[in-house]
Amino acid sequence: MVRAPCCEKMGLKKGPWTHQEDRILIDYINLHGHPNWRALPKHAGLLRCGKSCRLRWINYLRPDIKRGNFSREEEDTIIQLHTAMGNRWSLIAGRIPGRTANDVKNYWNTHLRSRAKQQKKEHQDAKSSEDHAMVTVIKPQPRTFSKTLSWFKGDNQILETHDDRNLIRSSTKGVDTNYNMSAGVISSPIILDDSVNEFLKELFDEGEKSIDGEIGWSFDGSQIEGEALNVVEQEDNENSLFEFPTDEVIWNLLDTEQL
DNA sequence: AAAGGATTCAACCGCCTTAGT
DNA sequence: CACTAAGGCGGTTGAATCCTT
Repeated sequence: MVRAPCCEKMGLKKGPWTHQEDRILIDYINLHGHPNWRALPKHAGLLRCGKSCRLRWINYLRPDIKRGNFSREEEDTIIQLHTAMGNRWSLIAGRIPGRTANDVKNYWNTHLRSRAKQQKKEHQDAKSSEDHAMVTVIKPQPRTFSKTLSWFKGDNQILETHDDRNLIRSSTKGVDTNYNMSAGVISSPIILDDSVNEFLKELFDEGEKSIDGEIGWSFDGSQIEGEALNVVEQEDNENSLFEFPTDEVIWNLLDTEQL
């Protein structure tokens, strides 16, 4: 079944917003808030779809939006967070007051991507000149597990861990499950970059482990609490397979560290 | 001054998730 | 549990602007 379009496009305006439209949207939201984006344009008298109004408000009209160039601090924050999280722009933007996900994404694509790449290369060069001994690293690959495995069944089933370093916890579709990531069991050992850990530690307080959806991090130097497990879950009808997207996070960290 | 290539960023698109029924 | 509506997100586009020749 083909899903109906999110809004009726016929007769609705697209393209750049005029000052008058902005004014109407701002006034309406200041007066009524935005409990229902889809109904908003009709009530406000705008010939726009709800999504367009939402985007305009979130990315441009909100009073707390910061304009102007990104500071060096903001740049560094973006680069560090991107190293840890990948293209999770809304999460990254959430840690940078006044910046929107769209801003961060655009800024990354136009300014930071190349800089991050260059920094990474410099880091790698410095590292390789320090270390004469060759270290072979077997990169962790995504693993596929069947939900029919005994350890996956049931609520709040927690695996014994051989090594707390390698415990990853996530909540998947209401099932709070810990996945043992010990080297011999599921995946390669997680090696955390201390600088990344320290940096993230400052950005996420304890309470945030349970907010932002189920997204959270642990910084006791021994655990990653994975938001990522929910990201790439793949299911098929018969086998209910899924992959461990945590490997992506781990891989990013390993890659940064260039062991 | 003009042409055209490069860059920027607002806006759109389509997919995914969540909440409600 | 299935279905639908709505919100939210990341990827992409294209017009406007800037820069170089």
